Amino acid sequence: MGRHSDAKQRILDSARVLFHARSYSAVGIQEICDHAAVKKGSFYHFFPSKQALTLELLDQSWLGFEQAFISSLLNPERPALQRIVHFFKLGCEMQQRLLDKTGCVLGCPFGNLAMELSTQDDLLRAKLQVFFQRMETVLEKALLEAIRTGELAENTDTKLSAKAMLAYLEGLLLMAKTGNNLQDFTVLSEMALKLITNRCKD
Amino acid sequence: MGRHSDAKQRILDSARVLFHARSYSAVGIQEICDHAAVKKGSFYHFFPSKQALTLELLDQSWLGFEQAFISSLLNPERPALQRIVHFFKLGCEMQQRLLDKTGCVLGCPFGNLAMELSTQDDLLRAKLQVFFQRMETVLEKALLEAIRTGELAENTDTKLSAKAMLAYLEGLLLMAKTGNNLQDFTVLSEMALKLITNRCKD
DNA sequence: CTTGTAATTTACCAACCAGTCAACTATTAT
DNA sequence: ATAATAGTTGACTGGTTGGTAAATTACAAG
Repeated sequence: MGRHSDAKQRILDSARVLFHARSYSAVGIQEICDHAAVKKGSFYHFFPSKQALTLELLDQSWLGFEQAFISSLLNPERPALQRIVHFFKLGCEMQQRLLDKTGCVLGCPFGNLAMELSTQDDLLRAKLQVFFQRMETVLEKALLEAIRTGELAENTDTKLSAKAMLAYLEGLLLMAKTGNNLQDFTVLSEMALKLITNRCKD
Repeated sequence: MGRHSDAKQRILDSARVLFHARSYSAVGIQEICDHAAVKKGSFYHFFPSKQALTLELLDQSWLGFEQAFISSLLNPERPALQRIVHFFKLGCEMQQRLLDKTGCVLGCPFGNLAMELSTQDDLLRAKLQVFFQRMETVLEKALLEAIRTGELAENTDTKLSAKAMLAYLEGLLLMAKTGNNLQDFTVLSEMALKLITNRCKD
């Protein structure tokens, strides 16, 4: 019943792009609506608040991220460790595409929001933390498979190594964003595997 | 001539604390003034804009950071590599202190602003980039001394290793902030030295 | 003690903020 | 055809944003 429309999706898409390019607080609902060619009244027809929009936005973004990045990280055609390097490379290419389009290194859409909002909105913080945990789990899966194939020692601390590599990736993205420059990103990202650690005393 | 006052410093201190606890855009000038017990008119007597305040704030913060952290990183009493580990530990202790005081892991005051503002204010971005470069230089100095003392191989790529370790530190701080939790920080930070790399083919 | 100067105070601005509401329109299922 | 539903619209709220202007106060040097 009633009419149907893609306005809600347009709002979500606009918010994703604008939040990524600038920040959560720097982008107002009016601007999102303008970008989506939607009146503010419609926004509040679909979302009760900016926070609610962002929660939904994040779920969608994660799905897109899963499709674009995680699939390749679990793709069994490549050796597991090489897949992790490839995953970093995919991230670099994505940043390059955004740099070409916008003139700015935009960094990680999750990391950006996590940094900005963690101390200000506990719901959004918790959601972003879950995404990072999922990401760690996926990285750990690759490490576990690397153990199975003999690429890695049995006593590799997969959880810790995954955590370290994710933190390193987020840090690299922050540095690239701050320098508005991707030059070192590739070579630095190839060093991520160095963070793989063994249990107990290394 | 004229009267003297510490209002300017109070404004700087308040802004530093509030920006660190929340974010640049989330903290208004009115709130800074209230926190500093100063009227807004006075604010604009001392600073032409929020950006100008922040530029000055950052210079002061860097001096404080230098005094609290960098000195120990160049202190020749300890072996150079151990100093880097100690530097990470100092950072962790500082985060713990702020967590006790505020209930939140606040992360790096420079990294937070860099993440939020890099795509929005090129002046502030450039300033923060310079701080990161200085930080890399200091880390590199420690690495160079480690080479001199034989702790590290001659062909260590000190620049690249310093970059990697700084990115890793910033990433760790982001993850701790997102989890509002410092539990893994210590053990993860001890892995920073793993990022030390040799030139050419590693 | 006066004069120049720096600091303070108050009132103010237009623009924007997130969010509300009721009226209206288009569509779809019956 | 009609009634229920879903989407659209524009006007509106109270509060806040960064920033301005002018008058006033306090002080320090001559």
